[in-house]
Amino acid sequence: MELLENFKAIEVETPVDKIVRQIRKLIISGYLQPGDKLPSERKLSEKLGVGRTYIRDAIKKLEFVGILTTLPQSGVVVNGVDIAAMEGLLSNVMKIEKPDFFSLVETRVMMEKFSVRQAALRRSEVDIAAIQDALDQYKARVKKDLPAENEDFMFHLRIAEASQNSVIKTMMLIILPDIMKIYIEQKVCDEGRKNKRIEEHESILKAIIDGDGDKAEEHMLEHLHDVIEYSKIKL
Amino acid sequence: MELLENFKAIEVETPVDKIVRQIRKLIISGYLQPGDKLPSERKLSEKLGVGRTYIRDAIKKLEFVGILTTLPQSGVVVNGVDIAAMEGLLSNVMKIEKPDFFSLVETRVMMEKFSVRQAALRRSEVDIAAIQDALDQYKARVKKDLPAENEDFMFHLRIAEASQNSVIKTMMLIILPDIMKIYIEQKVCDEGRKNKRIEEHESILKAIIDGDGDKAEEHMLEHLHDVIEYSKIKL
DNA sequence: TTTAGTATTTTGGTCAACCAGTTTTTTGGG
DNA sequence: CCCAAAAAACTGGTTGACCAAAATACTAAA
Repeated sequence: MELLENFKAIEVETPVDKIVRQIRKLIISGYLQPGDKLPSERKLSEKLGVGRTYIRDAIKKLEFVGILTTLPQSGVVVNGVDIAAMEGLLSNVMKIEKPDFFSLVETRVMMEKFSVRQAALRRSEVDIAAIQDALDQYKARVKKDLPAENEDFMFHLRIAEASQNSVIKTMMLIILPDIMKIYIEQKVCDEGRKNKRIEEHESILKAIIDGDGDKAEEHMLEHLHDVIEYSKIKL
Repeated sequence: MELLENFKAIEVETPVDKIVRQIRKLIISGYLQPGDKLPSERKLSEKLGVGRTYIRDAIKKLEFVGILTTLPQSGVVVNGVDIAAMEGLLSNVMKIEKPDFFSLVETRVMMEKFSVRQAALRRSEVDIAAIQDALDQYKARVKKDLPAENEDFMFHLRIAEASQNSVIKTMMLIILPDIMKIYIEQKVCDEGRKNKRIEEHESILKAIIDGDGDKAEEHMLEHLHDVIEYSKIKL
């Protein structure tokens, strides 16, 4: 054992990270709502007593993970947690080798199976209400014949939340937008099956409420059946 | 349907993204090896005919995903794909809510089960050789009583590669370092069980070579047993 | 009073110069 | 010839000034 082994790496929080933390705090606390504009870079730099470069770097970091979006010559806005916000995060992380659609779907199925089973076993009343709410919004959009990808997305995300596994939730958040994007581009979803999809969502929710993990997984697989088949064709 | 609906968003590749792509190309092509130093920011900016700011931004992006590391006043080096390179990526992405260890392990078990089963069914001869190689390096380190976390990490990563699912591989790449970090800090791995771990690794590899998905999954669960138990205690 | 046009201010984007460490080269004493 | 110390060159870090586009305030005509 060398002497050097006794020294631990000193945690240095860079100025940028401090700023990142402050901005996040403002968002989490609700002081900054989705859609709000951040104060200008100059104002922030003056207020926080640091150079504008640090502010810009902090914004870039938050933009990279999808929390902020900068509009040139206009301002920086706070994103909501929806498809647009997270789109491409996986692509960013996976720049080296672009994900193929089959891998994407295969991974999704694995996660959804796990996620819905745990949700059935662990869900709280609040979770159920949140899923129900997402389902209602989805149904409302479909009835009006409006695009409902975002609402569909939220339904599955709420289930992941109900699984009480924060990592699974984050991974779903990363992977789902990339899949949805392909759905929309290639029109995988058959227009005529909208009502069938609603029924499937309802079956899944019912199984979760009943606490029936097996049933929940079964219904989820049924729900994902079309996508699985489609990904096999593309392969 | 409004008129505006007919217009698609125009894909604009920013100067920064172009530079990112070029640097990645140099790394993928093998011209830049792990450990190599990048040309200086000034040289790059001159060569590519863009301002140094763009170069710096591109480097920051690649640094964020763990491909590069900048040494202040010295240079920028290319990272290898190992723990140090990827450490904290998940933490970066998940800044909003820090992952708890239990979720981390639970997710890992789900992915490893899937990964090892697919590896057993889909592995090529090259994959087997790569896994065998990783195992040999692991054994060599253990025999010399050196820390072998990195080699352990590579063994599991090679299995994920053999599953032929690029998304799973990336997710393992994201999640494993965060788990390993906790292992090392808290000394989860019992020193005395090193030989047992080698045997387990060997069993897993054998099942993969035999193409026996059930056996492979079984051995993997056995291998992860200690960690699962530990994460329950911490809970 | 409304509104179209204009001037001003504010915004993020970009650049070039300078700073403080690191690395390499040069140098001079042994 | 060797090698330590000084000097030069080079590195990423930081700053402030300037740019063009966007947002705002203002003005004058209808």
